[in-house]
Amino acid sequence: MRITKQKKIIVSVLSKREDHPTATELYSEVKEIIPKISLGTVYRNLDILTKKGMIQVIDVAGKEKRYDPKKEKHYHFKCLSCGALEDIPVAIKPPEVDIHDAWFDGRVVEGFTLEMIGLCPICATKRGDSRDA
Amino acid sequence: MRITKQKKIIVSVLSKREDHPTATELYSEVKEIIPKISLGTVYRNLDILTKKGMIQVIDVAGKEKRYDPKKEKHYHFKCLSCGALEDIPVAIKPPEVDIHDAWFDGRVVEGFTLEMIGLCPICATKRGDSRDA
DNA sequence: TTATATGCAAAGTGTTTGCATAGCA
DNA sequence: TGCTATGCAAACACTTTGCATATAA
Repeated sequence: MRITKQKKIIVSVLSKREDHPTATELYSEVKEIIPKISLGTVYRNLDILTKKGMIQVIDVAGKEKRYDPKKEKHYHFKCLSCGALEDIPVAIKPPEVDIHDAWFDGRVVEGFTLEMIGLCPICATKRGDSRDA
Repeated sequence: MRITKQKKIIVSVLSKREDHPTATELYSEVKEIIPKISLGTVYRNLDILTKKGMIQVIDVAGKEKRYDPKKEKHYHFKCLSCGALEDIPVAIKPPEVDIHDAWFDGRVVEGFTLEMIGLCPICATKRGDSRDA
């Protein structure tokens, strides 16, 4: 992997954010620094950086992917109303399942994908009646 | 909601399946019964039926949506190699989290999305070396 | 009868890719 | 120097939508 100006700026922009931007959001911001950068390059680099373990993708069901500068595993809270995705800073005890149950024979269990859903503070105060899911 | 021939056939075809077909797969099968049906109608009806709670959508991250004739909540096992999605017939103890933690103040917690991931029996016997994620 | 649902095709959205050129190592 | 990465635009996969017509109630 070549360390290009594009990669450096993408990582730097992503790392400075507290939230989890989409490729397009990142693109807009990076474009202010490298005006000629293309969306394709952003996607390509995001993909490479993810595979190298330098960032994480959050594959939000039914929505655009979002990117996370953190390398450590952690869970997210997704707002059903506005789609915001936040890191959960509280400990979660993972689900328990008896993988020795006969049904699992022949299967390789790698783990779980887990996401907490609800309403973020902003949408919750709007009484949650604007929720679209 | 009008009970049209299209809706009846879609539900009937979906209910007869053991797996979780995509809209396109359902479309091909329904087309054998109603040759002139359009993909748009299939998508529209799948959406309506889901909102009515008559079927469920499984919003697979990064992949096409899949549909499930079951109405009850249950979890799925997703194969990282071939993408197959199966119902897990084994009890899973949901994750535990202290929603009284200060971080949750102002948020409305509705629950979790949870998916078990790994390799299905077929891909596991291929030694898992074809896995693409 | 009449408003909702359909078929068709076009448009949308998010993401990937082919290719000639630019630029890192 | 040589090969990977870039910019650009076209292609993609999946899903949604506008519109005139058909049809359930």
